[in-house]
Amino acid sequence: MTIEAGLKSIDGVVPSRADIRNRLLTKMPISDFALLAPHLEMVTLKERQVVEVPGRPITHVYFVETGVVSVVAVNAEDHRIEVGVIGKEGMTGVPLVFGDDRAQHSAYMQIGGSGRRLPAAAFTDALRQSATLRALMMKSAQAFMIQTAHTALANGRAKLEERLARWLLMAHDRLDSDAVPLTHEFLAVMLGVRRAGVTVALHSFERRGFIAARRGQLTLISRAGIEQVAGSFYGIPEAELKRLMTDTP
Amino acid sequence: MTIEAGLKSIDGVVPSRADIRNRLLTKMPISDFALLAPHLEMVTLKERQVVEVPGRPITHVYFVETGVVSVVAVNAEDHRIEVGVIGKEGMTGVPLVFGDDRAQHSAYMQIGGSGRRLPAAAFTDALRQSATLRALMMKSAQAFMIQTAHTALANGRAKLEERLARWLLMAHDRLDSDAVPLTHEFLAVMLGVRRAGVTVALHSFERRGFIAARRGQLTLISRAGIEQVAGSFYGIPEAELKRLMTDTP
DNA sequence: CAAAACCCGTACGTTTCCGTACTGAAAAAA
DNA sequence: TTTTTTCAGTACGGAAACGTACGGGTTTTG
Repeated sequence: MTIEAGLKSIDGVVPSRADIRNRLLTKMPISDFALLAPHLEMVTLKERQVVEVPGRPITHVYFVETGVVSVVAVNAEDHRIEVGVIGKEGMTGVPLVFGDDRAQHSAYMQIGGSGRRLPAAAFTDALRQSATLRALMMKSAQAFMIQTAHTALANGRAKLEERLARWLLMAHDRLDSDAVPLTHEFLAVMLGVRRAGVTVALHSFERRGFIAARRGQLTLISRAGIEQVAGSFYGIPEAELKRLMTDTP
Repeated sequence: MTIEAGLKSIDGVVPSRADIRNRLLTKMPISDFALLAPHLEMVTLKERQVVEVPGRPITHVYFVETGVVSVVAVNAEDHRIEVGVIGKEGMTGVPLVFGDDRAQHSAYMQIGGSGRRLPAAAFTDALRQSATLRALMMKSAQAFMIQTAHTALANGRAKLEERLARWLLMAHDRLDSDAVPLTHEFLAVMLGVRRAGVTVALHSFERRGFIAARRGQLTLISRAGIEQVAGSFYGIPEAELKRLMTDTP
């Protein structure tokens, strides 16, 4: 590990800050970035790539730059549902921020992309050393918590169309294009509904001119339309993320 | 404030540790307890008493001793659903642990009781001073987060009966008796379902001999029966709470 | 003690979504 | 290219839960 760290410290391997696109890495004080940088590793994140397994130790923290991670809660009878998504605004490995070393949920790339990762140990070391880093990571964790709470709200109160619209907006926020490369099947798994139900809902969106669909991909045409469908089930976590990442020290 | 703190420091007002029933207060190192004790105030928590209002600054942290707090997420269109409950195992004011001063959700006493509270400022002061206190509070926060995630799972995948059973078990865990003093109406609000739906489900439980019901109150007769109804939707947050509060420093 | 408010039992038509399954078309593998 | 696999479209009966509402009993209020 010290050897690796040494290697990564060679010029050109330690990432320059200008290349970074993850919002947490760009937002943190330079001193904190310097703490992490020697251990950061650029990684390609292929779709379906698993980053966390429930109950198992977290090996790496992933700072997503492109693509979307799905965090999925699973229970003993294998019921599962997505409790949050992570993109360039966030990171995986939230339990590490709380001093835990195990993953609670299943986490995997729902939409492929890339990011920077560092070993869990290096991350917790850095946390121990920097109060400002801790503060930022806790804000990020809180933002994720808010997202989870509103997922619970949507799951309990919103209709399929509203939930689907909400998901599309959250994905869109985290992508650089209007194209969402996903099958109905995977959308259905995340929302915990039938695949056929997603198909029908997407047709409705398409008929209304909100999206265009082709096999394995759908494209947002009218974000405003989708927002109208999602109604108040979308927005609060996003506004809170902004607030948490903007104000104060 | 300094005057109040002074008054509370008079012998007999600073709570003796033996009287404390909140699990966090009893579990923390004596040094941390000493940090909080001068500011702790014994309070009666009447049912429906509001402890947090979404968007508003958190005034006090409540360490619940008896009774149950409902934490309810609300959106712009006033859709609402419970995202977690807090009893003697926990505390309110989680955002303070993360360095935020505002309440995300609505929080109020669902079942009346009592607890200890201290002003938010005193709490954050103590947090700043003690790393062990921070560690404990973060574990508590994480436990709550896990609960919220599994609420999202239950909301999306479980049937009304399963969700109701889950709720009763969570309430039972936090009460000292088998009696749950609640109307169908309030159970319905928390689960985000019809009052009539709760009535029918409770009848089913009663017919099977799992509970006894009277106006405004129901009594658990067969916890095992209720557990069987809840299935795997109950248990993980409880096991994780135990794990988080048991192991390590 | 009467009036009002609250709580629960029950009902009915309706909406939403499920489980299941078959099909053809498109893409990937052989 | 041919075969296999994956994906989307569609359908149907049924379960679950909804919105609404009425009535009767209990508790609280005036």
